[in-house]
Amino acid sequence: MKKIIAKYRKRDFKLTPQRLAILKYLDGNTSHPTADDIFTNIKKAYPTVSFATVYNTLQALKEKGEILEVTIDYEKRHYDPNIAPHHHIICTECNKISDVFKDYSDSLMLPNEILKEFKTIRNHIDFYGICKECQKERGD
Amino acid sequence: MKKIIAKYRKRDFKLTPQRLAILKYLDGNTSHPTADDIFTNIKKAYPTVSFATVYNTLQALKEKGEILEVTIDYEKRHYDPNIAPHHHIICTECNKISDVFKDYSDSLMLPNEILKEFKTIRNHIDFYGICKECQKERGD
DNA sequence: ATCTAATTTAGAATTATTCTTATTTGATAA
DNA sequence: TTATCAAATAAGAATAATTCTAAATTAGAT
Ligand SMILES: [Mn+2]
Ligand SMILES: [Mn+2]
Ligand SMILES: [Zn+2]
Ligand SMILES: [Zn+2]
Repeated sequence: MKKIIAKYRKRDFKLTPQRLAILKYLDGNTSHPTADDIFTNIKKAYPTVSFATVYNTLQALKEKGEILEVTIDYEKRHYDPNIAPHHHIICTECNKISDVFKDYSDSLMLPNEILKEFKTIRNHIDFYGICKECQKERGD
Repeated sequence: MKKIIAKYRKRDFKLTPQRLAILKYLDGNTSHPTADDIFTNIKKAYPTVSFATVYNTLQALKEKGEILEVTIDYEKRHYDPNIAPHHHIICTECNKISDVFKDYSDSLMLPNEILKEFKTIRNHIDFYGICKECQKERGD
């Protein structure tokens, strides 16, 4: 908490109670929440908080490079406070998104026709699978 | 064209002129168009076509497994008539999406903690880079 | 304590997608 | 060929996520 405050004080980022609640909720969060998830959570402590604040804050954090948008769900945007490069595995039954920490870059040589056309920057893998809970429910 | 008609006649898929226009537009299309792209295009030949028809047709084709949704752009959904497994590379400047035909599955061994939790089904890689045209524009 | 630019808020606006319903039509079979 | 009818179309309303607006509040600097 103190650490979070110190970190953002330096960075032209005014710390309001609402923002602190968002930062606290995101800190170490591996659930890949949506704006609505965040809104619902901080509403408990700040019942008058508005959606605009959540979106504004996410926007600001994104611009500062403190969070990333996860492009997996075309219904809602998900946010990831873990900005270290990593991949995801999504359960096709319950849509849970889990982190995959492994760098595959060395194995991902692109075909020549692509190398001719693109200067590559990075890669992100979406694995799809069925999580343990959903396997149980299906009786696999 | 004849091929398309024959293919869908068999499959409980009524062939209307609008649908044929959509199918024709999608056939072999590697541009990963949005519903709006498709709408704009077929409007030329069918000025009274409605958005609902485009969405209905895409929905039907998706359910038949004839097209895939590309989960890359969180503003609009993109559609891909190429249902063969393949990956994508996206230009971070102009957002062009190109196909990458190469199977990396053998290299993509998941970490053990994930293997314990998930039964894996498939993988999809999003590469990010800068396309030739955009490199030129930036003077790289 | 004062000041000010940044932030918050409520609600309106926007945009992609889905839904509704009356009308039309493709495909089948008489 | 024509009648039939389930399925498809079209226009526009509804929905839902996100963005915008503008007035009021406030964090942090002086
Ligand atoms: Mn993650
Ligand atoms: Mn493709
Ligand atoms: Zn699951
Ligand atoms: Zn480009």
